[in-house]
Amino acid sequence: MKFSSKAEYGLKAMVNLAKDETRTKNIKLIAKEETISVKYLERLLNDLRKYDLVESFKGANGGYALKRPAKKISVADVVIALEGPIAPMKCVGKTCRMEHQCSSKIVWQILGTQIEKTLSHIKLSDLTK
Amino acid sequence: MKFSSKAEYGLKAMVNLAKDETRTKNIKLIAKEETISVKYLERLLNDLRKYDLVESFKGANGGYALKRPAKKISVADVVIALEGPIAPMKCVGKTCRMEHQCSSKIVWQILGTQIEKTLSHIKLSDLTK
DNA sequence: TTAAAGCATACTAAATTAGTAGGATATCGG
DNA sequence: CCGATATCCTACTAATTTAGTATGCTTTAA
Ligand code: FES
Ligand code: FES
Repeated sequence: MKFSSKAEYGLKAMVNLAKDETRTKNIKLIAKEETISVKYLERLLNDLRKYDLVESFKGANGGYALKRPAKKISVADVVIALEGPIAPMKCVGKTCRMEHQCSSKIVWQILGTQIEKTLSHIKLSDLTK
Repeated sequence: MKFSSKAEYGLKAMVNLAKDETRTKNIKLIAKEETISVKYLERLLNDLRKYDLVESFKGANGGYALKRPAKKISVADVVIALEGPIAPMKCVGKTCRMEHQCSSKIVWQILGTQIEKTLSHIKLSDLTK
Protein backbone atom coordinates (compact mmCIF):
# COMPACT_ATOMS: atom_id res chain seq x y z
CA MET A 1 0.00 0.00 0.00
CA LYS A 2 1.61 3.18 -1.19
CA PHE A 3 0.77 6.71 -2.14
CA SER A 4 2.41 7.64 -5.41
CA SER A 5 5.28 10.05 -5.72
CA LYS A 6 2.79 12.54 -7.08
CA ALA A 7 1.59 12.95 -3.53
CA GLU A 8 5.12 13.30 -2.21
CA TYR A 9 6.22 15.80 -4.86
CA GLY A 10 2.99 17.76 -4.75
CA LEU A 11 3.03 17.97 -1.00
CA LYS A 12 6.65 19.10 -0.96
CA ALA A 13 5.84 21.80 -3.49
CA MET A 14 2.86 22.97 -1.49
CA VAL A 15 4.84 23.11 1.74
CA ASN A 16 7.51 25.02 -0.14
CA LEU A 17 4.94 27.59 -1.21
CA ALA A 18 3.51 27.69 2.28
CA LYS A 19 6.86 28.75 3.68
CA ASP A 20 6.49 32.16 2.06
CA GLU A 21 2.76 32.44 1.57
CA THR A 22 2.72 36.02 0.38
CA ARG A 23 5.03 35.64 -2.62
CA THR A 24 4.53 33.95 -5.95
CA LYS A 25 7.22 31.52 -6.98
CA ASN A 26 7.89 30.00 -10.39
CA ILE A 27 8.03 26.31 -11.18
CA LYS A 28 11.71 26.18 -12.00
CA LEU A 29 12.65 27.50 -8.60
CA ILE A 30 10.36 25.14 -6.71
CA ALA A 31 11.54 22.20 -8.80
CA LYS A 32 15.15 23.04 -8.10
CA GLU A 33 14.66 23.45 -4.37
CA GLU A 34 12.71 20.21 -4.05
CA THR A 35 14.66 18.23 -6.65
CA ILE A 36 11.70 17.45 -8.89
CA SER A 37 11.57 17.31 -12.70
CA VAL A 38 10.33 20.71 -13.94
CA LYS A 39 8.02 19.23 -16.53
CA TYR A 40 6.49 16.75 -14.13
CA LEU A 41 5.95 19.37 -11.46
CA GLU A 42 4.31 21.54 -14.08
CA ARG A 43 1.55 19.01 -14.42
CA LEU A 44 1.17 18.47 -10.72
CA LEU A 45 0.76 22.19 -10.09
CA ASN A 46 -1.76 22.27 -12.87
CA ASP A 47 -3.84 19.63 -11.11
CA LEU A 48 -3.55 21.56 -7.88
CA ARG A 49 -4.72 24.70 -9.61
CA LYS A 50 -7.78 22.94 -10.99
CA TYR A 51 -8.63 21.99 -7.45
CA ASP A 52 -8.30 25.62 -6.40
CA LEU A 53 -5.43 24.95 -4.07
CA VAL A 54 -2.98 27.26 -5.87
CA GLU A 55 -3.30 30.32 -8.04
CA SER A 56 -1.14 30.88 -11.09
CA PHE A 57 0.13 34.02 -12.79
CA LYS A 58 1.33 33.89 -16.35
CA GLY A 59 3.86 36.05 -18.09
CA ALA A 60 7.07 37.63 -16.88
CA ASN A 61 7.51 37.44 -13.12
CA GLY A 62 4.64 35.00 -12.98
CA GLY A 63 4.46 31.86 -10.87
CA TYR A 64 2.35 30.16 -8.25
CA ALA A 65 0.96 30.99 -4.84
CA LEU A 66 -1.36 29.24 -2.42
CA LYS A 67 -4.95 30.20 -3.04
CA ARG A 68 -5.93 29.83 0.62
CA PRO A 69 -3.93 30.35 3.80
CA ALA A 70 -1.69 27.40 4.63
CA LYS A 71 -3.72 26.84 7.77
CA LYS A 72 -6.75 26.07 5.65
CA ILE A 73 -5.18 23.58 3.26
CA SER A 74 -4.86 20.00 4.48
CA VAL A 75 -2.73 17.14 3.28
CA ALA A 76 -5.96 15.39 2.31
CA ASP A 77 -6.79 18.28 -0.03
CA VAL A 78 -3.46 17.92 -1.78
CA VAL A 79 -3.51 14.15 -2.02
CA ILE A 80 -7.07 14.04 -3.36
CA ALA A 81 -6.31 16.74 -5.93
CA LEU A 82 -3.41 14.69 -7.26
CA GLU A 83 -4.53 11.09 -6.87
CA GLY A 84 -8.29 11.26 -6.76
CA PRO A 85 -10.61 10.14 -3.98
CA ILE A 86 -9.13 8.13 -1.14
CA ALA A 87 -10.31 4.56 -1.57
CA PRO A 88 -7.80 1.95 -0.48
CA MET A 89 -9.12 -0.89 -2.64
CA LYS A 90 -10.31 -1.02 -6.20
CA CYS A 91 -13.01 -3.60 -6.26
CA VAL A 92 -11.88 -6.78 -7.88
CA GLY A 93 -14.76 -9.15 -7.35
CA LYS A 94 -18.07 -9.10 -9.07
CA THR A 95 -19.64 -9.40 -5.66
CA CYS A 96 -19.02 -5.74 -5.10
CA ARG A 97 -21.38 -4.70 -7.84
CA MET A 98 -23.94 -7.32 -6.90
CA GLU A 99 -26.43 -7.69 -4.11
CA HIS A 100 -23.94 -9.88 -2.23
CA GLN A 101 -21.47 -7.88 -0.17
CA CYS A 102 -17.93 -9.10 -0.36
CA SER A 103 -16.63 -9.96 3.10
CA SER A 104 -13.84 -7.42 3.10
CA LYS A 105 -15.54 -4.39 1.64
CA ILE A 106 -16.37 -3.02 5.06
CA VAL A 107 -12.67 -3.02 5.94
CA TRP A 108 -11.74 -0.70 3.09
CA GLN A 109 -14.65 1.56 3.85
CA ILE A 110 -13.64 1.98 7.46
CA LEU A 111 -10.01 2.44 6.53
CA GLY A 112 -10.67 4.99 3.80
CA THR A 113 -12.67 7.12 6.16
CA GLN A 114 -9.96 6.85 8.75
CA ILE A 115 -7.18 7.82 6.37
CA GLU A 116 -9.06 10.83 5.09
CA LYS A 117 -9.75 11.97 8.62
CA THR A 118 -6.11 11.66 9.59
CA LEU A 119 -4.88 13.56 6.56
CA SER A 120 -7.52 16.25 6.95
CA HIS A 121 -6.19 17.12 10.37
CA ILE A 122 -2.70 17.86 9.11
CA LYS A 123 -2.45 21.31 7.54
CA LEU A 124 0.35 22.71 5.40
CA SER A 125 1.09 25.16 8.21
CA ASP A 126 1.97 22.18 10.42
CA LEU A 127 4.72 21.19 8.00
CA THR A 128 6.58 24.43 7.41
CA LYS A 129 8.90 24.30 10.40
CA MET B 1 -3.45 5.05 -2.86
CA LYS B 2 -4.51 1.45 -3.08
CA PHE B 3 -3.93 -1.87 -1.50
CA SER B 4 -3.31 -4.51 -4.14
CA SER B 5 -5.71 -7.27 -4.99
CA LYS B 6 -3.40 -9.61 -3.10
CA ALA B 7 -4.79 -8.07 0.05
CA GLU B 8 -8.36 -8.42 -1.18
CA TYR B 9 -7.96 -12.01 -2.35
CA GLY B 10 -5.93 -13.04 0.66
CA LEU B 11 -8.37 -11.50 3.07
CA LYS B 12 -11.33 -13.13 1.35
CA ALA B 13 -9.60 -16.50 1.56
CA MET B 14 -8.81 -16.02 5.23
CA VAL B 15 -12.37 -15.02 6.04
CA ASN B 16 -13.54 -18.02 4.10
CA LEU B 17 -11.39 -20.28 6.25
CA ALA B 18 -12.52 -18.48 9.37
CA LYS B 19 -16.13 -19.36 8.63
CA ASP B 20 -15.41 -22.98 9.44
CA GLU B 21 -12.36 -22.79 11.63
CA THR B 22 -12.21 -26.42 12.57
CA ARG B 23 -12.02 -27.91 9.09
CA THR B 24 -9.23 -27.90 6.55
CA LYS B 25 -10.18 -26.78 3.08
CA ASN B 26 -8.31 -27.18 -0.17
CA ILE B 27 -7.25 -24.40 -2.50
CA LYS B 28 -9.52 -25.33 -5.37
CA LEU B 29 -12.59 -25.04 -3.23
CA ILE B 30 -11.63 -21.71 -1.73
CA ALA B 31 -10.68 -20.34 -5.14
CA LYS B 32 -14.00 -21.40 -6.57
CA GLU B 33 -16.04 -19.93 -3.76
CA GLU B 34 -14.19 -16.63 -3.85
CA THR B 35 -13.69 -16.49 -7.64
CA ILE B 36 -9.90 -16.31 -7.53
CA SER B 37 -7.40 -17.97 -9.88
CA VAL B 38 -6.29 -21.23 -8.28
CA LYS B 39 -2.63 -20.75 -9.11
CA TYR B 40 -2.54 -17.20 -7.84
CA LEU B 41 -4.27 -18.12 -4.61
CA GLU B 42 -1.77 -20.94 -4.20
CA ARG B 43 0.99 -18.40 -3.90
CA LEU B 44 -0.94 -16.13 -1.59
CA LEU B 45 -1.69 -18.97 0.80
CA ASN B 46 1.96 -19.89 0.68
CA ASP B 47 2.90 -16.40 1.85
CA LEU B 48 0.32 -16.62 4.59
CA ARG B 49 1.72 -19.94 5.68
CA LYS B 50 5.23 -18.50 5.93
CA TYR B 51 3.82 -15.87 8.23
CA ASP B 52 2.27 -18.59 10.40
CA LEU B 53 -1.25 -17.46 9.75
CA VAL B 54 -2.37 -20.70 8.16
CA GLU B 55 -1.33 -24.30 8.41
CA SER B 56 -1.15 -26.62 5.44
CA PHE B 57 -1.59 -30.35 5.05
CA LYS B 58 -0.24 -32.14 2.04
CA GLY B 59 -1.46 -35.25 0.34
CA ALA B 60 -4.93 -36.57 -0.25
CA ASN B 61 -7.62 -34.80 1.78
CA GLY B 62 -5.10 -32.09 2.57
CA GLY B 63 -5.74 -28.38 2.54
CA TYR B 64 -5.45 -25.31 4.69
CA ALA B 65 -6.70 -24.18 8.07
CA LEU B 66 -6.15 -21.12 10.21
CA LYS B 67 -3.22 -21.59 12.53
CA ARG B 68 -4.71 -19.38 15.24
CA PRO B 69 -8.32 -18.71 16.22
CA ALA B 70 -10.02 -16.18 13.96
CA LYS B 71 -10.36 -13.87 16.94
CA LYS B 72 -6.59 -13.64 17.15
CA ILE B 73 -5.84 -12.87 13.51
CA SER B 74 -6.21 -9.28 12.40
CA VAL B 75 -6.56 -7.76 8.96
CA ALA B 76 -3.19 -6.10 9.58
CA ASP B 77 -1.60 -9.52 9.99
CA VAL B 78 -2.96 -10.65 6.64
CA VAL B 79 -2.08 -7.48 4.76
CA ILE B 80 1.46 -7.38 6.11
CA ALA B 81 2.02 -11.03 5.29
CA LEU B 82 1.03 -10.42 1.69
CA GLU B 83 2.28 -6.91 0.95
CA GLY B 84 5.02 -6.32 3.46
CA PRO B 85 5.22 -3.64 6.12
CA ILE B 86 2.66 -0.85 6.02
CA ALA B 87 4.47 2.25 4.82
CA PRO B 88 2.36 4.57 2.71
CA MET B 89 5.23 6.24 0.87
CA LYS B 90 8.39 4.85 -0.67
CA CYS B 91 10.94 7.54 -0.18
CA VAL B 92 11.69 9.31 -3.38
CA GLY B 93 13.90 12.20 -2.33
CA LYS B 94 17.49 11.98 -1.29
CA THR B 95 16.57 14.08 1.72
CA CYS B 96 15.13 11.04 3.37
CA ARG B 97 18.43 9.28 3.65
CA MET B 98 20.27 12.42 4.63
CA GLU B 99 20.46 14.47 7.77
CA HIS B 100 17.83 16.84 6.36
CA GLN B 101 14.28 15.64 6.96
CA CYS B 102 11.97 16.01 4.04
CA SER B 103 8.97 18.13 4.94
CA SER B 104 6.41 15.42 4.38
CA LYS B 105 8.06 12.41 5.94
CA ILE B 106 6.28 12.98 9.23
CA VAL B 107 2.93 12.73 7.45
CA TRP B 108 3.59 9.23 6.17
CA GLN B 109 4.91 8.14 9.54
CA ILE B 110 1.81 9.28 11.35
CA LEU B 111 -0.44 7.81 8.69
CA GLY B 112 1.33 4.45 8.57
CA THR B 113 0.96 4.07 12.32
CA GLN B 114 -2.69 5.01 12.11
CA ILE B 115 -3.45 2.56 9.32
CA GLU B 116 -1.77 -0.30 11.11
CA LYS B 117 -3.68 0.49 14.28
CA THR B 118 -7.00 0.55 12.45
CA LEU B 119 -6.34 -2.74 10.68
CA SER B 120 -5.08 -4.40 13.85
CA HIS B 121 -8.38 -3.80 15.56
CA ILE B 122 -10.36 -5.66 12.92
CA LYS B 123 -10.18 -9.42 13.40
CA LEU B 124 -11.20 -12.15 10.99
CA SER B 125 -13.97 -13.08 13.39
CA ASP B 126 -15.50 -9.64 12.82
CA LEU B 127 -15.88 -10.41 9.13
CA THR B 128 -17.49 -13.82 9.11
CA LYS B 129 -21.11 -12.73 9.47
C1' DT C 1 1.79 -47.47 -4.99
C1' DT C 2 -0.75 -43.99 -6.74
C1' DA C 3 -3.66 -40.09 -6.86
C1' DA C 4 -4.43 -35.83 -4.46
C1' DA C 5 -2.90 -32.27 -2.67
C1' DG C 6 0.65 -28.47 -1.64
C1' DC C 7 5.51 -26.32 -2.89
C1' DA C 8 8.77 -23.78 -5.72
C1' DT C 9 10.58 -21.21 -9.52
C1' DA C 10 10.45 -18.87 -13.53
C1' DC C 11 8.13 -16.65 -17.03
C1' DT C 12 4.62 -13.51 -19.43
C1' DA C 13 1.02 -10.12 -19.75
C1' DA C 14 -1.42 -6.25 -18.18
C1' DA C 15 -1.85 -2.11 -15.88
C1' DT C 16 -0.16 1.80 -13.61
C1' DT C 17 3.09 5.34 -12.68
C1' DA C 18 6.79 8.35 -13.83
C1' DG C 19 8.80 11.18 -16.84
C1' DT C 20 9.50 13.61 -21.66
C1' DA C 21 8.62 16.34 -25.83
C1' DG C 22 6.97 20.07 -28.22
C1' DG C 23 4.40 23.57 -28.87
C1' DA C 24 0.26 26.93 -27.81
C1' DT C 25 -1.24 30.69 -25.02
C1' DA C 26 -1.13 34.48 -22.01
C1' DT C 27 0.97 38.65 -19.92
C1' DC C 28 4.35 41.80 -18.00
C1' DG C 29 7.91 45.21 -18.86
C1' DG C 30 9.97 48.11 -21.78
C1' DC D 1 3.31 46.92 -29.78
C1' DC D 2 7.20 43.60 -29.21
C1' DG D 3 9.46 40.02 -27.28
C1' DA D 4 10.92 37.57 -23.28
C1' DT D 5 9.11 34.77 -19.73
C1' DA D 6 6.27 31.78 -17.70
C1' DT D 7 2.12 28.88 -17.53
C1' DC D 8 -1.02 25.62 -20.13
C1' DC D 9 -2.15 21.63 -22.95
C1' DT D 10 -1.87 17.15 -25.35
C1' DA D 11 0.30 13.25 -26.63
C1' DC D 12 3.88 10.05 -26.32
C1' DT D 13 7.48 6.85 -24.15
C1' DA D 14 9.86 4.46 -20.52
C1' DA D 15 10.02 2.24 -16.21
C1' DT D 16 8.08 -0.22 -12.62
C1' DT D 17 4.78 -2.89 -10.32
C1' DT D 18 1.07 -6.04 -10.19
C1' DA D 19 -1.52 -9.90 -11.82
C1' DG D 20 -1.66 -14.11 -13.68
C1' DT D 21 0.31 -18.57 -16.02
C1' DA D 22 3.15 -22.63 -16.87
C1' DT D 23 5.73 -26.42 -15.53
C1' DG D 24 7.30 -29.67 -12.71
C1' DC D 25 8.67 -31.41 -7.96
C1' DT D 26 7.53 -33.10 -3.28
C1' DT D 27 4.84 -34.90 0.30
C1' DT D 28 1.36 -37.95 2.20
C1' DA D 29 -3.13 -40.34 3.09
C1' DA D 30 -5.73 -44.00 1.36
S1 FES E 1 -14.82 -7.01 -4.20
FE1 FES E 1 -14.90 -4.83 -3.82
S2 FES E 1 -14.09 -4.67 -1.77
FE2 FES E 1 -14.22 -6.83 -2.10
S1 FES F 1 11.64 11.81 0.69
FE1 FES F 1 11.09 10.15 1.99
S2 FES F 1 9.14 10.82 2.82
FE2 FES F 1 9.81 12.54 1.68
